[in-house]
Amino acid sequence: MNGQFQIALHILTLLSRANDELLSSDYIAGSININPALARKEISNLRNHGLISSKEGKNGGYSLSKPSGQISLADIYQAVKTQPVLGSAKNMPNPDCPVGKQINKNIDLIYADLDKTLLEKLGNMSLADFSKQFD
Amino acid sequence: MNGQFQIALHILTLLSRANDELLSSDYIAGSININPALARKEISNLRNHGLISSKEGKNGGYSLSKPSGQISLADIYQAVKTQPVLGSAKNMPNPDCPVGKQINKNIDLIYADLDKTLLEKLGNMSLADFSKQFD
DNA sequence: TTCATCTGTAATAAAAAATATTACAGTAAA
DNA sequence: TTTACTGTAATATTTTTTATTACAGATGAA
Repeated sequence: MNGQFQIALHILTLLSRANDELLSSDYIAGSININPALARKEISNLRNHGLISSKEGKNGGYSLSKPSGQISLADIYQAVKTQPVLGSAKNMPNPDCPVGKQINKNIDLIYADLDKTLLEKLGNMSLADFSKQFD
Repeated sequence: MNGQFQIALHILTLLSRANDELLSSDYIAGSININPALARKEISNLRNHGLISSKEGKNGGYSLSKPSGQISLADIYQAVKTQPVLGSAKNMPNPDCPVGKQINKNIDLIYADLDKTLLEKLGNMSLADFSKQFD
């Protein structure tokens, strides 16, 4: 679980509390305390995953593309993740060793299992619930 | 979940299959395909956590310090991890923003919850079971 | 006793990954 | 036609991870 998830969750929390008002990348970046271009990059990804809508030009900005009750933390994580939650085996063990030969496969099985468990838990939490904590 | 866990699991799997024979850091590193000094460093940590015994000097090497059935994957992960499984919030958000002010705390709560779930699952798997897969 | 073979550990270097910065083209409102 | 935005690429910097080198200390055996 990397910093992207935290940034994504922060962005979406801000948007969920913005009541249809568009937020700019400058405002968002200011709340997270990161560079606006980096915020836009993350937003761009979330937009590609159908979570955020954007409007260009003057008075442009960002908004949620669906109600926060319909966005789960699993959706957010899925949008952000490139790998199973826990990574995947990436050593290149010795193929002449009975253990080395197949350990990556066995580790990946465990990781896939844990991944499933985690995503199930995240699936039970909505952005609306998370967002409510800030009232 | 980082590469350390994979290395630790690999080391312990080798030892659990060594039947009291001591394995050298050279042999272990050769199976994992990493530098022997790095293997020794990992082993040193596992030894500090009571999982491995070592013998110095000629014909020295490493062995498990208890039966593999008494070592869970959670024990291994605990020995290796420095943080909650999923990391922890590390941005420095704007404290003047109602969201920024408390988001780290709320993220950490979620991470702690997921952490607990993961460790419970890992606690149900023993090194012996993992090791058996290589027969 | 002294040589060979190990571990233990620190210091350093290199590689990889994450994050930040700069820059500027494109779009839309006023 | 100026101003205030987004979109995106290129680049730089920082941080983290991993690898390497080096050598002191321990132990067994010739």
